[in-house]
Amino acid sequence: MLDYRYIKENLESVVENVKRRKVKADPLLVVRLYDERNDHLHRIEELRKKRNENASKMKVKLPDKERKLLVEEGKRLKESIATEEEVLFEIERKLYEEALKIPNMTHPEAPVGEGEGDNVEIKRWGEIPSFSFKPKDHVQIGKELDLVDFDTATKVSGQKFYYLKNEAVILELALVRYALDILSGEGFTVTITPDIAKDEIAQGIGFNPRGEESNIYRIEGTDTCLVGTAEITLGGYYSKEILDPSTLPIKMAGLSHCFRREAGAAGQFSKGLYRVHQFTKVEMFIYCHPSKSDEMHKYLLDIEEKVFQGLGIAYRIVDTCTGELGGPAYRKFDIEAWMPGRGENGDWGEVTSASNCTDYQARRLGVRFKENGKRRFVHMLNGTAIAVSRALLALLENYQREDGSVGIPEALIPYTGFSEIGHSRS
RNA sequence: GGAGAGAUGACCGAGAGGCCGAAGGUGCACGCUUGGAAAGCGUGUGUACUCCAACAGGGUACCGCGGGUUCGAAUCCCGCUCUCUCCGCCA
Repeated sequence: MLDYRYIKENLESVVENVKRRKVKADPLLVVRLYDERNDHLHRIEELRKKRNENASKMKVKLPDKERKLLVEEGKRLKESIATEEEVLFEIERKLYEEALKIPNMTHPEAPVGEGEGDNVEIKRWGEIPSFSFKPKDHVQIGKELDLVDFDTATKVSGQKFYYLKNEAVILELALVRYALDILSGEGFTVTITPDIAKDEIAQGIGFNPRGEESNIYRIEGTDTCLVGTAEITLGGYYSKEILDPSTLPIKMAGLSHCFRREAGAAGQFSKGLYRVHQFTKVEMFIYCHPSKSDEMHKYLLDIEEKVFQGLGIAYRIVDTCTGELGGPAYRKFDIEAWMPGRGENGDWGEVTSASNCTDYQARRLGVRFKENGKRRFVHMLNGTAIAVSRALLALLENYQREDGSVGIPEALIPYTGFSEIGHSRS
């Protein structure tokens, strides 16, 4: 969330930003509630001051009559404090609720725009493969090679679930190892995180577990939810802590399952493994000094490129436009890999995303560091190292061969132990 | 899951309704002392919000968290969380 005072002092640019990001939020209302809250708070503080003064007069022995008067006065003060406090709590609740709706500010270089079409492609890498035959999509490949079983998963778990089978299982593990090794090499602390997190942490990261259109599965009878990404558990790692600035940047990687409700998401462009309720992902997370977050953002993107270059899959990088940015992001770069089976003749499909969330998450989660005696919020960034289901999809579609087999990129063979997936399986 | 013990400032540790934002110690900072260091001595040392021109001064809140009792709560009552020990159960 943004700082209340920041909103008040920069109202014009906050309003403009909300408009650009196509978010339903009302900064004016927030400022009004903030002022109202402060007025009430002052009034209450005055009353408390009187109460404290009144009480200290009774520290000494007093004649009964005098004491009785003071007690009466104290009772009166107590009552007015209680009524004022009730009003205050209601205002604060509303203020918080409204403030949560206000998105992060936006990087001055982020493209301004409404929708996907306004995202700006800033780089392309690799050759889009050309096939001497009509390439299949991964659903068909997965079925023919007995690698992915959607039908049984639908019976057992519901729509948009899948069983990985045979080489696809090894491939998932290989992709995970491949990514983790790269990250270890980059000095990241690798972790396997819990797949469940408290609602308050998820909310601090910017997910709303309770909203009607929430993408998050909540766990009945608890204040917890299934994580939609390890960003939640990695971002929560240092919540409410004051970090030693000499430890920054802190670079962490987390392997977790990701659970998403994806209500209403359907259709040609989200079929198969592209949009599922559960997948495995290695996520990168960085806590850094505010002056370093732009640099760290580029760094995350570099690693993501390295991962996909190693896999030999053509991709492009997209600078996400204002209308498409999620609430916490100050700026976001996506990598879209070429997916030959997507749409009629192949298409780009998002495989990673790297966001600089500046202090937006840190403020709610209370992640700070001390500098010159002052406490400041760190900047927090996250990026996908490998989202297995989509990487797997891209791999199957890009490395398919005319005879129906699928090749394995050089970089993965040490992890898979096989160099192709064919029809014959012993 | 059951039983018991506990949760106080950077840390250790007093506290038992008003004199407690909190003794004492350690640590840390500054100063004195010293040829230099150690020791010793002195002073200072939480956070958030807020008033104010103010890094001067004031106010409010904070003794795990949330409620309650009271004119007044770190201190009493209730609920919760966490930690430790023992038992149970397991991968």
